[in-house]
Amino acid sequence: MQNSFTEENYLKIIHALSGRDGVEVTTNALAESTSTRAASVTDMLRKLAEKGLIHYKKYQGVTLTDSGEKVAIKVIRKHRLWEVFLVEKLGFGWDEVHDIAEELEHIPSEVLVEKLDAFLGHPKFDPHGDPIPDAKGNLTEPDYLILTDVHIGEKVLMMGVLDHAPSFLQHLDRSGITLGAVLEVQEINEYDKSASVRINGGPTLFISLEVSKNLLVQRR
Amino acid sequence: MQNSFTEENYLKIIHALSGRDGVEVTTNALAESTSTRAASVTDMLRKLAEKGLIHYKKYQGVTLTDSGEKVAIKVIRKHRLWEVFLVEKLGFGWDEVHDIAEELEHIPSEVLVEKLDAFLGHPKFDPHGDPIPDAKGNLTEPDYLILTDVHIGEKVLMMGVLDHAPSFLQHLDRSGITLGAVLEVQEINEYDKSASVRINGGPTLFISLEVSKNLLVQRR
DNA sequence: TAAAAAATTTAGACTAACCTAAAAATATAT
DNA sequence: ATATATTTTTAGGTTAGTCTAAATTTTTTA
Repeated sequence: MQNSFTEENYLKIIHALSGRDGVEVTTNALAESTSTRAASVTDMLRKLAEKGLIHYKKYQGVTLTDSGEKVAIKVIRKHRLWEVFLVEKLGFGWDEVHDIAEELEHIPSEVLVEKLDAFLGHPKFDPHGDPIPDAKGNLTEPDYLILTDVHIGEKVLMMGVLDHAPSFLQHLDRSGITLGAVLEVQEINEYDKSASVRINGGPTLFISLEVSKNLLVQRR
Repeated sequence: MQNSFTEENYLKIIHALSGRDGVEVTTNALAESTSTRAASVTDMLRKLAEKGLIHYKKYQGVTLTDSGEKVAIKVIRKHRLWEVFLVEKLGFGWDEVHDIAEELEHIPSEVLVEKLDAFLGHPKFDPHGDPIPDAKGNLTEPDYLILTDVHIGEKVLMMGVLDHAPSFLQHLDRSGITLGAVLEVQEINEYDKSASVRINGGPTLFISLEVSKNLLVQRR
């Protein structure tokens, strides 16, 4: 049986909200994320539970079943592959691709996804540094640090972002912070936790805590 | 205002069925093409007429308004560009792309279409030889001949197909008849109008009337 | 040209996905 | 631990796009 556009979105969002530890997702959180009302979420949860895609006990929140997880990961795979296509092949900025990929991710053809994957050279990460699940549905989250966890004097590699908002990504563009950039934390302001960070051995930038909290990095 | 997936499909089909002379399309023809019942078509026609996308008088069939034509041509442009992408970039066969393009054609981003067009090198024809409307919405149907109109002894270029069914396209593949092939009509059987056709100066093939009627060709 | 046939529309109903308002269950705080 | 607040579900309703059956209009045919 085929899942609808809307069902796929719910599964994808439940996956995102339940995190790697598979914690229960609340009705209100889903209402927020889907921009619908809690009552509508309840309706959909009943339906997804009937289809065996989620574990759902009234008032107790939901988690994905194995079969729901499979569907969610397929959607995520498609989303991230299309984002690579849009950035690498069509020349979109990383701040422009989310909404379009949100549509493309629901195009239902297995062979399309696999041919796209091959065309793109089997990329492992999307333009925001998020890992792309493989064709078998394996998704391994690399354990990056958040820039706030980096000590003064350390040099780290910029590997991804937590916030995907265009405004945030554009801010990074203006700062010259791209994936793969080398960030050297030079100073951390005790008062507001803002940091001085040297980018690629070049200019030094002041980075607010708000920004630091959304940068995923890796020790070299 | 945004047109729905379904509305776009109706407009595209009305465009196709009303031909280049803009003849009225009947309710039953639309029911057939959309795989719905006539009553459902009537409902949709009322809606499209209210939106100013079609000219509709009860019992009199429909034609597209200028604004409906614009929408239809945009959808056709997207459909054909995506088909080029699927064949040229992803390596699909021309018999495999129709259904996938049917989904992709409804992805709603102007800039996506224009970037895709540029990426593909502004192609003028899709993998079946159908002309691709330009960004301004100009669609010029080249006036090809049908192979049945070609006289014995003439050499023509294979330029397109009328039937897009996978089974027909696969039959052409097996016969070595591809876009751009040179077809030389050697004989026409009086009885059943089947023809002997030499392909690219090589092997000679027997082609049934059913096939001839669906081959678009051009004198050299 | 009137009767029969075919095409089209109307009437009334269904499903998916949403809504609001009210009821019920759970969580929080005094 | 009970009252209050919050969260979630239920009840009943809406819209888009579909359906069947019946009514109406147009076309065909005798």
